[in-house]
Amino acid sequence: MKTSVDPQQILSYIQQFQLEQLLSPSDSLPIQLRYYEQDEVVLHEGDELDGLYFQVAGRTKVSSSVTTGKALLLRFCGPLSVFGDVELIQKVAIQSQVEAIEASAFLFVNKRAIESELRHNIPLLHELLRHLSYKLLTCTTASRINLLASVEERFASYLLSTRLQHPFGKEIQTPHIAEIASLIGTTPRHLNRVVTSLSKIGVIMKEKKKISVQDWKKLDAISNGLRYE
Amino acid sequence: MKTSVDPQQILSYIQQFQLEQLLSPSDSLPIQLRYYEQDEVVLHEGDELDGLYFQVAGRTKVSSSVTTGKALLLRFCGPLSVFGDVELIQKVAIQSQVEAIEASAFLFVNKRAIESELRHNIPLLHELLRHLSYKLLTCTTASRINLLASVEERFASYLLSTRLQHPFGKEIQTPHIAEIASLIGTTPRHLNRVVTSLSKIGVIMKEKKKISVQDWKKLDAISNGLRYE
DNA sequence: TCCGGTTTTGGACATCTGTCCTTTTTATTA
DNA sequence: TAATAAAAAGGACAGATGTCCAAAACCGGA
Repeated sequence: MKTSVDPQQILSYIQQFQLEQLLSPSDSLPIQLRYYEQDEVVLHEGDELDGLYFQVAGRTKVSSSVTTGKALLLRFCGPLSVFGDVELIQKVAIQSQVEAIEASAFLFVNKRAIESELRHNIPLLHELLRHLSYKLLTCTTASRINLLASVEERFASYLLSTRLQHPFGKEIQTPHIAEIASLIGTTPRHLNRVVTSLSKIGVIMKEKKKISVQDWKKLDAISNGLRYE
Repeated sequence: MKTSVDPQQILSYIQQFQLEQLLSPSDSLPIQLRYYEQDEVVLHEGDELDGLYFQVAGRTKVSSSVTTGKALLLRFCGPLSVFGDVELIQKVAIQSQVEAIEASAFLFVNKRAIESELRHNIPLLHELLRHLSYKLLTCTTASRINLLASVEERFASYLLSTRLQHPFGKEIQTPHIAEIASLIGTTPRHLNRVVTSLSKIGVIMKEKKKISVQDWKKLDAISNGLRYE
């Protein structure tokens, strides 16, 4: 992770996302720019939160793990997303791991400053309400569907969610089959079965360490509309 | 549903939950008291929201349905809970059904008034943030666990969640086995199997239309700590 | 009390998914 | 290149869960 306080850069991002009303750098509201490389972890589950993060570039993956060590994919995020809001308000340890899946940038405000800001900054309060309610909306949907969706549907959804990073049916860099498996809440063994079966019907193709989608349309049908984003 | 605007009553509830800072009745902030009987539906999924509800008495059940017609239990709520927040902020139709499972009372503020209030009422904004982030926290947890929990665990959790209404191992008024089944995301057939098996090991007892819990401790062990509240 | 409709119960079977391992393939290093 | 370690593939089986359906129990009204 690299940080910067270059006012030029920061202002540019603030303007790009029209955050002028809620985040104007000042002595009492120090704003930092944080850069993370691909695969770098932004927030570690269980750590104490240091402040609020506004994702302004890149793409991130949010997951949550359980005692057994398994992790469950919660969502993919792009700009503009907010991280740390729940932890900040509920004063609890970081609940979900946030990981950059491509080089990403965040506007960062430390905890003390943001808490003080929340006492009077109404536009900021509104923005947090919007993000929180959006997350709750999608989490509720996911929760509901997860309980009813088969592994096949969840895998199809996973592939569809990663499509943006791999335009034009470009092969997906498979991060250890085992990792995908735990992300969608199943075992490598069973995911393997699903991969095989989807290959047989020509929806995907697997070669060596790659999986390429042959038929996005069918995949979409299989997913039944479930999306992780 | 019955409504009342008795200032006495309203003030009494406001004081009881220390809402003086965020809800003081006035011409611009009309507050209504709404009473619902047991089993009455407070919010219908899909309807347009009319305002914000603060539950001040009773007990409610929140569920969400899917296209197939199945419903999934999201949570049980008691005072002080807020309903309509997500819909108000995201400007979407009602997402989850809210049903009174015992006689319940709510402080109600209509949409127009609450929207105007949100433009300047900071304590109210803070309160909503607290409720939303709490809901997101528990929804995330539930989502995670649901994906890993068996029907048996989910059923045990359901029974534990209903315990409060039925102190001392009093029998639980079974609302159609089919309803419980859909609430915990399974089929009546399978729930039936689980009921039979839990009966065999003496954790519960079923007679006619009732199910009575014989051994809360074992039930708790079976649930693995998962709670719908 | 009897009847028709609803609910509950449960049999039979198929499918999904997990567990445990072994084999095969791939990657790494001497 | 060969040896070895790591990852993927997959066989075999068991348990969980869904589907379909029929039998039994229950319930309200004539």
